[in-house]
Amino acid sequence: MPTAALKVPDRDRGRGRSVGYRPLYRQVRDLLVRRLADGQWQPGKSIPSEQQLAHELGVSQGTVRKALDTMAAERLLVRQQGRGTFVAELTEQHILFHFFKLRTDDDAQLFPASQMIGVGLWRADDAERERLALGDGDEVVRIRRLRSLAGETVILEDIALPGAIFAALAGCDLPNNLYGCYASRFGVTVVQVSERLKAVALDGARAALLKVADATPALTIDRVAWDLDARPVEWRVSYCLTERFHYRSDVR
Amino acid sequence: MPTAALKVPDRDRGRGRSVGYRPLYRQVRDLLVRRLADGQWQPGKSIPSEQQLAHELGVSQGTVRKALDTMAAERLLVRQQGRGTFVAELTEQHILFHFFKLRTDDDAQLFPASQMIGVGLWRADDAERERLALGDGDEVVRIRRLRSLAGETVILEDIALPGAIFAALAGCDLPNNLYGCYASRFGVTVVQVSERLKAVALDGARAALLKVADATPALTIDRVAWDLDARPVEWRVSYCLTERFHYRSDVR
DNA sequence: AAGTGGTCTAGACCACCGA
DNA sequence: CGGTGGTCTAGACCACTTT
Repeated sequence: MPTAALKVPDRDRGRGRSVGYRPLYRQVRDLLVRRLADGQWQPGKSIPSEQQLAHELGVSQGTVRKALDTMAAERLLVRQQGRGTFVAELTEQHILFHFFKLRTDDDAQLFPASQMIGVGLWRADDAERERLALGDGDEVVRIRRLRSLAGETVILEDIALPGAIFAALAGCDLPNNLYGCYASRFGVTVVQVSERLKAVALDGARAALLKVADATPALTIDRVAWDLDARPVEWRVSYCLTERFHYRSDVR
Repeated sequence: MPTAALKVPDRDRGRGRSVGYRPLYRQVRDLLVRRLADGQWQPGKSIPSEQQLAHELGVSQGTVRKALDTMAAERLLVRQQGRGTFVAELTEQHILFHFFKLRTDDDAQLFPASQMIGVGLWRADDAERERLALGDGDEVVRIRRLRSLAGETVILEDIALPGAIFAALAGCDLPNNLYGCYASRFGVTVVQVSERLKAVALDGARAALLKVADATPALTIDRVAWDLDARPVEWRVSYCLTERFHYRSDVR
């Protein structure tokens, strides 16, 4: 039997003090998130049952349940009645529904196709260092690609990744689903993104790549993505033509 | 003592059948949502304690707790340890944080000021009937206003409301916080909005109202809002200048 | 001190899945 | 059928707010 990481005298569990008080289920949750971040539990695989975890950690099943429920709410886990609890996967389907918000104007959600323009390893510029929390002289992998929806080329993407993690990407073919690739090849799970949207007039170079007139209006999506350890792992700026597509945002 | 709405033979509560099975806490939640929608519980006011509700409804406190927790997650209620449970309010603060997503480029969230251009009651056009689920010949209240952030006029808004509910709005002064007004004067609580964003070139008339050049790029936010009963209660299109502001979207 | 919501436990039973 | 997660209960104790 594994060591019982949480088997501590009852009254010490919550530290007994008001400041820094962390409920037991929270401690359990944090411990289990560690297992995800460390790769002890692989995406798509099932994790031990509530009973097993409760016994292993020396807490009640109800406490484990609450920890697992919060993780399911954070979409780190997927629970299936009768089957078990599974580590969430960043499949194309998942990405499509949660991170890719462009739809056709009749509300269809389509898989975007990608056409690579370039990829390489470079010294990070000021903006990249700021967005990715890098230091002086650090390198980034830069990716530029075009994406199309319903056969129409409507997105130009400039992506920057920390070289320290992703340098190996610079010299190889890249899949359409980058987040799935980050997870499977680098153990980096994107769990949160923050986007800033603006309307701009396309400059000549970008308009040419998208084969539209200079100064055509475009929607820019400036996105930073963070992983399980809250590290910024990707900075991406997308230039989108929204004549026949829109960015969907549902609140609540 | 009020009639015990849920005091039914134990085995009938879940209907006993697999199809249409609704957990007890779900039934409690739906019953309590009814009280909100009917105005029995007013925004900002406290509701009875878990113990009281459990006794009144003939279920355990744990079941009431789960119902209240889900409602808090839906942001219909606000729970405060030691104080009680309160009906959520659509205060300016609340709106600002949850429905108004424009920020300055240094990430400050500012209260927008509003300047009314016009308001009136009209027969709904095709687009309005479709967005607001109205019938032939139904009327709408149309509102047009300019809004400014940090002293700069950057938003032009066209709003349409079902006349059947909001006709009284047509002849009076309108507050800056419309959603709060819908709640306090019409008992309409907006709980969900869906937005479609596009980048467009402003037409001459709208550019003139915003005092910018013809064909200036603008971010359009096409929003439909629904109330507690899932009725569409507002259609709003905002034209935003995003030179010094952006639309913020955080996922997860 | 009294009352509220928050945590934790233990146990029973239900719905669902797969073998 | 056994095992999983999901619901429901009852009771104890904790943290927080108000009186």
